[in-house]
Amino acid sequence: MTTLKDVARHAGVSFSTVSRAINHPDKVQEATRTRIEAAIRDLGYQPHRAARRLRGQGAHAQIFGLIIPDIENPFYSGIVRGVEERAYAEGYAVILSNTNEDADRERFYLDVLRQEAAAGAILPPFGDGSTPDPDTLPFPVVCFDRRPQADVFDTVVVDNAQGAFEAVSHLAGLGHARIGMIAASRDLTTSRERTAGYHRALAAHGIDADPALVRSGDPRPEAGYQLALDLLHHDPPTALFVGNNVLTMGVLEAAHELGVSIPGDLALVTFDDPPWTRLVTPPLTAVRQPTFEIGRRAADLLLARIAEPDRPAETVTLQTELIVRGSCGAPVRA
Amino acid sequence: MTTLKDVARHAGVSFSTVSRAINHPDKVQEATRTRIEAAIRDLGYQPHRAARRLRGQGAHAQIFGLIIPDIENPFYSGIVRGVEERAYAEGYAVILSNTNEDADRERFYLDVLRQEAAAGAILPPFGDGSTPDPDTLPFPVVCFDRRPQADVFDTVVVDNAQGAFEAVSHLAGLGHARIGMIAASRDLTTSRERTAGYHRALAAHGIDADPALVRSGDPRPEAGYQLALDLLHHDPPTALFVGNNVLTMGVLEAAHELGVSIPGDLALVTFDDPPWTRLVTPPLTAVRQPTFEIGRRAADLLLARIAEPDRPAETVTLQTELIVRGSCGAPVRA
DNA sequence: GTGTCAGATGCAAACGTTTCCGTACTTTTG
DNA sequence: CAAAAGTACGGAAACGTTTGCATCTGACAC
Repeated sequence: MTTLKDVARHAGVSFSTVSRAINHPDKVQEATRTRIEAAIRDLGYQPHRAARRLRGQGAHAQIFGLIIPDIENPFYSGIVRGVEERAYAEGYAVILSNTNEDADRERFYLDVLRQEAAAGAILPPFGDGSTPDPDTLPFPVVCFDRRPQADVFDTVVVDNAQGAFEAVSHLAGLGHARIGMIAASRDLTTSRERTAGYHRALAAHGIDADPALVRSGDPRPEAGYQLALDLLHHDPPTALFVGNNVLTMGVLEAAHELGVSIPGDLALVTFDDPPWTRLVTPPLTAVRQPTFEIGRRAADLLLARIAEPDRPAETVTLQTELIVRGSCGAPVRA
Repeated sequence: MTTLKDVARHAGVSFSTVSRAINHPDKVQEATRTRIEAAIRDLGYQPHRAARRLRGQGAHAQIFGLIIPDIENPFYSGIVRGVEERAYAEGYAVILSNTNEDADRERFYLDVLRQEAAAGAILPPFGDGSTPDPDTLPFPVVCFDRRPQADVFDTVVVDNAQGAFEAVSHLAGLGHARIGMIAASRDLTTSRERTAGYHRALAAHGIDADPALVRSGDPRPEAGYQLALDLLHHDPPTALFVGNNVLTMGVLEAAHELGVSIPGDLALVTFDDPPWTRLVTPPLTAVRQPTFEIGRRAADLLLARIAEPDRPAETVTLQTELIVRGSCGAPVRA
């Protein structure tokens, strides 16, 4: 390990001058500084972060914590990339945590982040909008995807209700009157908002909501499969809005198994637009969330708060985009 | 911040005794220890990692670095989960880096890992098998996916040649004689091995290799699309082996666009088995890599090396699995 | 020529740990 | 019962940094 002292000896100054040359370049003479800089290069000196952090009370590591439920869900992996991209541009590294929605794991990772003196964390609140207590956290936190209960957090969300509204309106506009929905668990804020958008769209088109056409369950493919089997088995809807990409995987399997043809027997629109929606037959009409942008903006908010800790909490709401492909049965423009 | 001293005061002992109680529990009397443990709980004390690291020369952070080219590629996200799972079980956190194969980014992340005193890193060598110089790295490195040039690294790979051999043999066994291949760039060790397996299988079935049926390019969907257009346009093969899931996305698009029916006009087998292979029509016959297991084993190797730095370098070779679905035109057992 | 002041640099304390060393006390042994 | 050996604990140094303060140098004004 080469330390400040080595550099100092090599440059013929005291080690505090070297420290100053690094941290307050204007406080040290031009000539001395260049000499020191040369020495630093020669010796390949790199400051010891642990020591630096130990001394400077408030000093934090150039690290963001990013806590996500499932790295294999394309929605989240897009976000990871957005966060990572922005963080890298500012010299930050990202500690990634995969929690499977497990509170213990989240606690573990928050502890690690605290101990490593991370600069901040980016995480989705739990399903019901609950979050770690902001007072016990030694760093700022930015929420995304789900809306936190407390309004003290910077937050990035998409306009779920509007996205769902557009999707279902599109189906209604194609003449469907029996439009079903398969939603994720009702206690996820996102799911609630999407369901609300669904109902609002039905109402806007003068369609009476039929509770028998709405199913909800855990966001796992198996749940989507079961719910779809159940829904399609008896007196099925003619159109279906599915609340996220994971459920859709199961729904497609169920439709295939039941010999339900899409869009002939069932028009389909899904929330989320993972890469494979274009590959299936027919390609899926989807409500695209700007995943990369969500991640990027979350990192932006975190950087802004680090720079200015007392700024008021900000909520960024991004818009979704309805991408019409074949599965809804609409004519697709060429 | 509650420090050792706070705990010491609270428990009525000196702070060195508290330190001992934590690090060498056997060196301190039962009674004292329980008193100290109570104090630790009461005050919610957590050791300051930076300070700890500063003192103990060789002490490293409970952190793994995981460097991957593309988090959105399901192959890699499976690996992330495997590494993360194992790391968590041992109390390690994971710093994730998305490099897009960019050497600068890799350097940046390796610097961060060094500065944060990471316990080790897990990374794929560059395409040609080159790696960071092991002598300059202050921690152990485990390679995966691609085979490193130097044989000093612990490594986890799959038997690419065998996987490709089985895939192509399967096609040959179905009676195909004109079997094409779309491979990733020739300078990736994985691509070379898969291509070798392809040729070995042709030879084993007495089929003359036709260079016109083999194309290679960057592992991006667009490349797969272009290569497939090119290959299928004139005098196409009757069967096709695609070297990875990213290329396959483009190939499917090209086939669709050209009106080539699968498996009728073209039998298809792909390397990699991302979640969507079951969703497309027909579902894809695929050479499954055990991604989660690759990650888990890589973490295993790293843990083993941390525990025993001088053990000889080990290479773990995992087997692939040919999963027969509809796209190869074989009868699928029910 | 002396006194004042600013700028450049060195010295030393402090950050929270771990660990070596010494001391006081307890137990064993002859 | 005294000496030796062992045990439990406290004191202090050290890890590599940052930073407040002291010191030194030289320039400038009187």
